[in-house]
Amino acid sequence: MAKSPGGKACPEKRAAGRDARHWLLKSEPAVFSFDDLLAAPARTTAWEGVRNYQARNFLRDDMRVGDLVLFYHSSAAPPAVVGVAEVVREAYPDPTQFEAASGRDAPGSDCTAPRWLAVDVAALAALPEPVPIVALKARPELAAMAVVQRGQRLSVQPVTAAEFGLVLRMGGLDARKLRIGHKLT
DNA sequence: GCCAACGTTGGC
DNA sequence: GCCAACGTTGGC
Repeated sequence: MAKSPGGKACPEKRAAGRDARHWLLKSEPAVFSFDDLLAAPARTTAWEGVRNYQARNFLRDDMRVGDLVLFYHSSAAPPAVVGVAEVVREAYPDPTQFEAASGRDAPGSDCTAPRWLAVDVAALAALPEPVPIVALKARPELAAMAVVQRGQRLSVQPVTAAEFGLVLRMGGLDARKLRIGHKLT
């Protein structure tokens, strides 16, 4: 929140949709799991390879440092929310779009106008009890979550604070004990 | 701009 | 492995 010369707070671009400070990110554990994130240097990884415009727009327009992330394992047995992470770097050009070897290169993109973006996320804590999708679907309070919608494939999804808090409680984690900005050691 | 074909996602 | 749902592609 920037200050005007008079010291009054300016809304900036946060005015629109700025209560969406919680997210769900999907990852196939066979490709990159929450344990992989915990084992990564500084428990941090580049969230790259996103090749969907709606997901890209969320990364670019709405994700901010300090936003909280539910880490979801898709194509897993069972599919489940398994951990909590934090956004630690805002959108920047996804390097894999220029790397043929990445398998995610995007010929239509050039480095003067990158089409695809990445953010960095850091692990905060694993859920003591992973919350499987069947448990999410069983809670009426979570019926609006994108992840429980039939046919929803978006890999970057906004989540409300209430949904986020409930999923954490279901996973046995007290949201108040998350030390945001101070990665657990 | 329409829309059929195709590829991918992802739960089951 | 099945298949529904969705996004993208490309002919016209």
